[in-house]
Amino acid sequence: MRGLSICSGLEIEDLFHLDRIVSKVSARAGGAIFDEGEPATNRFIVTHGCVRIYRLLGDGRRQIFGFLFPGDFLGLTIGKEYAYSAEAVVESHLCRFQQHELEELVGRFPALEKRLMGATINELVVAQDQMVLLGRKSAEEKVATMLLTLSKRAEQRGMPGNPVSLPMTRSDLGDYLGLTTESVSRTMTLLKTGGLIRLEAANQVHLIELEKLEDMTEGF
Amino acid sequence: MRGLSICSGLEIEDLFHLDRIVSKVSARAGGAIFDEGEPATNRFIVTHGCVRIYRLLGDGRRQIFGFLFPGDFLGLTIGKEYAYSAEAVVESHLCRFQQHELEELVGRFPALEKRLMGATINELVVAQDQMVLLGRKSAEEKVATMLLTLSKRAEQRGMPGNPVSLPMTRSDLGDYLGLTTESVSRTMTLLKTGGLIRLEAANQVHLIELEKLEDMTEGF
DNA sequence: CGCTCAGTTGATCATTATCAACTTGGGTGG
DNA sequence: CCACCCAAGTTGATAATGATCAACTGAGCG
Repeated sequence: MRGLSICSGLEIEDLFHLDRIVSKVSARAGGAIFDEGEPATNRFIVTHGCVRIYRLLGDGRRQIFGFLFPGDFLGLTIGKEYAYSAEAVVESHLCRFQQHELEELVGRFPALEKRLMGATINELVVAQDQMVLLGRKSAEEKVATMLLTLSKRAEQRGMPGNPVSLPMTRSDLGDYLGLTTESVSRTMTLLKTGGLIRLEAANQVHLIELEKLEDMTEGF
Repeated sequence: MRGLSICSGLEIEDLFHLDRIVSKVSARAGGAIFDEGEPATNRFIVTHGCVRIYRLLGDGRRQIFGFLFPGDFLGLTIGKEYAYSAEAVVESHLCRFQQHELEELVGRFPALEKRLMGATINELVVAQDQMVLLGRKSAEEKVATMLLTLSKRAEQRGMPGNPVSLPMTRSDLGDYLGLTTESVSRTMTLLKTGGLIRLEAANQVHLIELEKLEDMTEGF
């Protein structure tokens, strides 16, 4: 879903059809977009802001699967229900499709199907990257990887990649990286002390030693 | 890719076409099927045995993304190269397609495209489950979850789900669960001592207290 | 002005990793 | 066919990483 503009590459007429089908929705910071288990009647594309997708365990432990930014697709599911919850990190805007309307559109424009398939496989690769991070990386490597990932994705959508902006809280980052809030904070301080990054503000990170950070993410 | 027989639901004539395209390959225990970074010219379906897919970090740390069993699809990729490596856990047999032949077939039988899409989304959901496990579960919860997952998947393909058979080593399981070999072993002993499981042999696990094990996986 | 929430830092604890020794079982060669 | 050998598994002792509990700081907002 990430790093992909689902609509790009479609013909004008396709977009025309899209336009008839789409409605716009917005969510304020912290607002729910949909919840795990809810009937999955809609699909979304983020147009502005930042969205976190996550699942909760029975006792409240949370794993965030990723953060979505403008251009990212949201809501594909295999069954009748969403397999995860989605919330706005900051005030966000999204395009919304009815699931059946999207299906119909896909029937009419096979190119869309290929595009959705590519997006999904891409999601899978991203998920695998995250499994490596969660299962085998140290706190320092996790944070370095996250910073570089967010930086690259910002650049991909034409935003500045350095400094990296972190609209989400430390607690969000912890639940994304398999760490606690405190560990994220400490690790940031560690990287700062080591001269690898500079913290303009808590959510504005300058990447100073890019090469060292990159080495860190590869496990050398 | 898991839990899915890509061919089921196809018409006889489709299968006929499949038959002309497919070749059979086998790999002995420990043998490579393909490596990360290699040109992704083939797609596979496991027909017999067990396959592990994984990625390595620069210093040799390994994260196993999953184990594939008969019926599971293998080798979908977004770019020109495999994004992970695949090895046989035990002597295994696979059907092999040329990537372009599969593409051609998909062009001819659109039902296949939907099926592949469903399989890929399913893979994504499985990957998300694994992220929850890796990021937020304790060693005991990880092992319990793994046992139940393997049990259910065995049943899905008509094999006995209890006792669970574990063709892979403790080290494989460790790299799958984000633990060390020793921790996997210790945790098994713990579950055994607690009366939740019984170890017939190291790779044959009887699930005794199913309900307690299931509670464990949900985070209560 | 002060309240609240996010973030940071400190002290201590717990879980899991690491290092090491020992056991077991399956396969092979004498 | 048996004995040995090696890989896999288990168990023990200790260490380290990150979690937990707690206090404090600072920025944004009513």
